[in-house]
Amino acid sequence: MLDSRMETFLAVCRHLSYTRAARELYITQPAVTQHIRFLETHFGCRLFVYEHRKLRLTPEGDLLYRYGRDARATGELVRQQMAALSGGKPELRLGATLTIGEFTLAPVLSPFMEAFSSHSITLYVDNTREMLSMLEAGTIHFALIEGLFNREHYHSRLLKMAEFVLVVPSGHRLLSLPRVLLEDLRQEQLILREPGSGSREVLQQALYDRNLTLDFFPRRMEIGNVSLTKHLVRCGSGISFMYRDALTDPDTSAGLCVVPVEGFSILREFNFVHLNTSLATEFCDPFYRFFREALQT
Amino acid sequence: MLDSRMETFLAVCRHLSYTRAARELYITQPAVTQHIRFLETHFGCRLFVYEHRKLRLTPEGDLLYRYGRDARATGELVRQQMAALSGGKPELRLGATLTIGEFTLAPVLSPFMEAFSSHSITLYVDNTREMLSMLEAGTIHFALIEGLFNREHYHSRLLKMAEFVLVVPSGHRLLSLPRVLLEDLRQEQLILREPGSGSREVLQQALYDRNLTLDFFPRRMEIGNVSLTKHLVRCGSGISFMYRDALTDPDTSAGLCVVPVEGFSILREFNFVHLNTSLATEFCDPFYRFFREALQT
DNA sequence: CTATTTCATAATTTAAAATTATCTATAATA
DNA sequence: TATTATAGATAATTTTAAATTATGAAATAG
Repeated sequence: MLDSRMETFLAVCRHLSYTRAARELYITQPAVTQHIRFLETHFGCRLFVYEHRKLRLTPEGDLLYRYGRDARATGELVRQQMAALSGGKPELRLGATLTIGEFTLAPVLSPFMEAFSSHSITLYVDNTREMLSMLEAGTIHFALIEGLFNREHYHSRLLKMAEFVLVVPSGHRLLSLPRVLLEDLRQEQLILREPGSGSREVLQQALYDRNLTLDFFPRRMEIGNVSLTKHLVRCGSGISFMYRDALTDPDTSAGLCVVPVEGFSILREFNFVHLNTSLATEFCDPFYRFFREALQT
Repeated sequence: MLDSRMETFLAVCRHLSYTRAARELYITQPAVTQHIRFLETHFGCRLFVYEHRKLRLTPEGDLLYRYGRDARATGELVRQQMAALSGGKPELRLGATLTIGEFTLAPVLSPFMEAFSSHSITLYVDNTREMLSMLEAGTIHFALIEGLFNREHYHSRLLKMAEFVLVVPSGHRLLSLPRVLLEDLRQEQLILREPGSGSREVLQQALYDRNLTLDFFPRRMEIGNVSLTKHLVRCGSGISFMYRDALTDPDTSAGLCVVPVEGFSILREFNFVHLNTSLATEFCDPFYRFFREALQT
């Protein structure tokens, strides 16, 4: 159970604004000022500097922030475990990024719910950025993540390696080429995910590694949903990149072909991620083992 | 930073008494009652049961206690790291049990202080029980422990294996025997450590494993200091058991001989122990690596 | 059976914390 | 350059929370 002034501090860190933190906590701005002042006196150092109308964490503040986030999440976990002890069903809240949630997880989800039927399970599906902020807020216990994230701040374990591949409609001209180079895709209509999506960043990073940017493709359109993207590719509206896992369901993958692009193979990790605290590690361990085995196929 | 009502809760757990917790915290007993009541409402469960004039933790209370101790220690660690960031010397407080502190540590202590000269170092030497309570209170960051402890509640890593041996003065009759059995020691004056000492428990446990108790030795005396024990053995006042490490210093070990006792060899672990939190693990890691290497000889 | 100890409860006082109102500094805008 | 808007600091006041005092009930020890 975190001191209430620490809760205020965490809110200010999230918003980098006293005023907005106050709004979130339903208190007034001077109350926030007092809380921060108290902590600064308590720890004997400044936590924020306010200059050029911008609030910035000091190194000390940053350390306190990282501690506070973990302490808060740990406290939440304990609270739930106590509730579980007192007779209530233990809660399990997990998150998954879009491809994993929609495709990778589909075949293992019902065995999972069965294996942990003693828990009350909630699954959130959203992009990588949202997963990380839900972890920090204690909204979810762990996340299955396909995108890149700052490894220092989280505890992550490899679930599986996943291929990121080019998808075209069957009968597409690229399929008749003996070999396909990146250059051959240039004039195609490319369908890609929205900014903030892990899949988009994977493609961006792969291009960046070859000294390219998305501008390499002059014809682009953005679609924030993988199933819709598949539909559009099937209709001949463009080509796209996605994880091979998104193509395992035969019903929705008919009429789609994977084309290997020479010198442009992309292999990414799917990770099991949670906060780097011993309690979280202990709590998440059985779930990790389940997914690790189930996805090993 | 722990909520103040949690601090009260921890004090009540330590004393198992509202009244004494109140005294420790310099508040009145009804204030303690209010704090506990608040927590019980907050978590939706009872934390203590009071019956037969005894206070007892409920299972929920016990869970909260284990969490709270760790949270408190972690908070303290963060506070110190922040102080270190703000320019102060980082503090390092460690503990060692008596044999380790007095003998095992002696040859590596000055290299240790040199290696971590950027830290302000404090070393406490006391028995195992005290080490554990200092860990829980956050007084020390880690301890080098020779005795037995509850492994569930702490994170421990092996430093070295240590032999527990019989020591007699040179020229003692046992030295002339071709082989020495436990039975041969029976009539000797045995010098042993005080209750609560890890060394005493080692001997007790070894006897217990052979269906014996300390009463096997009718002539016993208790000395709470290893150097003094060595002196007494040298003077022929008795024989004793101690870790071989206590005999490495040639100055104070002259005139003492180790006698192997058939079927009574005792091998014990020296462990590096700290609280089971990720922050503590991270913080202690360089120190562990130092001792592990230094004591490997 | 009485005295003593320990926690619970209620009423009162005290202290802490939040709010309102105001001020200052900075940057964007006219 | 003057003006306005925004964000945070400060001070005084009000409100809320928390601590204390005083007392009561239960249980054990003498």
